[in-house]
Amino acid sequence: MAGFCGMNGLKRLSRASVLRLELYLEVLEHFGKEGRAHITSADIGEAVGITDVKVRQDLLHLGAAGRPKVGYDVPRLTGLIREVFGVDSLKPACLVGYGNLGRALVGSNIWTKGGFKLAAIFDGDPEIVGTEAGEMRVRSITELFGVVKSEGIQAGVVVVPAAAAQEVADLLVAAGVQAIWNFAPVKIMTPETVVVENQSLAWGLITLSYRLKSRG
Amino acid sequence: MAGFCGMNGLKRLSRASVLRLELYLEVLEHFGKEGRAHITSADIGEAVGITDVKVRQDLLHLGAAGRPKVGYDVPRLTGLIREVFGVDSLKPACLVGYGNLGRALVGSNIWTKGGFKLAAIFDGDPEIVGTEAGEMRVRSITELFGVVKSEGIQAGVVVVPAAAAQEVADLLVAAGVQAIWNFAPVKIMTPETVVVENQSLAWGLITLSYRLKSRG
DNA sequence: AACCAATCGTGAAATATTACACGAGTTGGC
DNA sequence: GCCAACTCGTGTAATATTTCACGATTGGTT
Repeated sequence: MAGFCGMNGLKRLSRASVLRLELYLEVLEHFGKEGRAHITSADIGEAVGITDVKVRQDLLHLGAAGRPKVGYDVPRLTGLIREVFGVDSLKPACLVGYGNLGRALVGSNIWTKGGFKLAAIFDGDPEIVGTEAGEMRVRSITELFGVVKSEGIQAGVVVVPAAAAQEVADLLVAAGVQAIWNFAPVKIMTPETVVVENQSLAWGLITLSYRLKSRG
Repeated sequence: MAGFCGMNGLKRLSRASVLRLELYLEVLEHFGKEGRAHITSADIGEAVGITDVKVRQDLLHLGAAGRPKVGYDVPRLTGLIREVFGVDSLKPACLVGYGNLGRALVGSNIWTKGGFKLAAIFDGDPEIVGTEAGEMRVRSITELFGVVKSEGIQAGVVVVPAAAAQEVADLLVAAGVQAIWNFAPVKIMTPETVVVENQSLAWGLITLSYRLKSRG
């Protein structure tokens, strides 16, 4: 009764659920690397600081099935969560703005973790255009429209100064991008169909300050 | 009944509340820069995508008072939220690991936003030690213990490879740090009294992938 | 001065989330 | 083969969050 795993008719997950699932995924990948074949809900719960019941409920909503006395199959569960997040297929993405943060992102392993493949890097500064960036070359922002269209790039990461963010976003949208990860500290306007995820590095630090002030 | 504003005995805010308050703060600072003296709950709500009622309730818990027909006083409310987060006083912090991400953080404006003052930068690589970093010099990690102690540094930002994270955290804790912002993708062990905030750049990207997959 | 429109403050209802309790199924040992 | 221990699945209760509805207060206008 608990659901045919194949069907994709999952309920929409709450934001809190998504956040927890991301933590679970990290724990699972860690245990997976260590070669553990099974993991219990209590193990996961302890690792992320919540109760085993909540873990089981979260996993149940996903249609995951654990075996009593054994726990959940690590590779299977990992795969399931990755599928829910859609990070099992690597969608082409591009990054705009090759400053320090851009460099950090390019050199990190977030792309495969997040279900994307970095396909192009753009910058507006002529001194930076042409630079080697990992295994690719930084292209001029004037090429953006054409490259995004021809390569079928689905997502754009905006790592430019606030003043340029809206312009870059417009360009990305015009070229057909479906999702934008915005690091600029401004609200960018886009059509409803485009998914925008804003990111501010300051949030983590503010949270830290708050928790430090009220110890707990 | 609803509380003497002066007293600081605020209820503990939920994680969701804190996240929302951080958004409000950003909106307020934006409006403040534009010179707006007042702002309504509906304005804030629209900017962050929630209802005006929820905004008012959040602000009420903080003890903020708005005036009917006018709204909330922008500088006053900004100050109040900053006070709640404890970002009004700048606490000394240090950063460990001067790679690309470290450089991005050093060059950003998150420090004052987050209520800290970057007081020292450390790295273990002899080639990096001594480098100019903004207005300071990158110090050797061997100096960490002494500098943290003598400068009374309260928080440490860990931007080193996973393998070195625990060691760095231990060093920071031993030197008396009260809070750690950890970018390394490992769970670090610390005494209960130390606040640890984990940050993974991948989370935003995974969330984007999820939202892209299930459009909404 | 009196009215109107806008906006806040807040109690109550609806909804969602989380914690608890316990039955059911599975493994491993004797 | 049977028993005991462990862990999942899930109905129920408790709690928290969000929405709704409405009265109260203020500022402008005639």
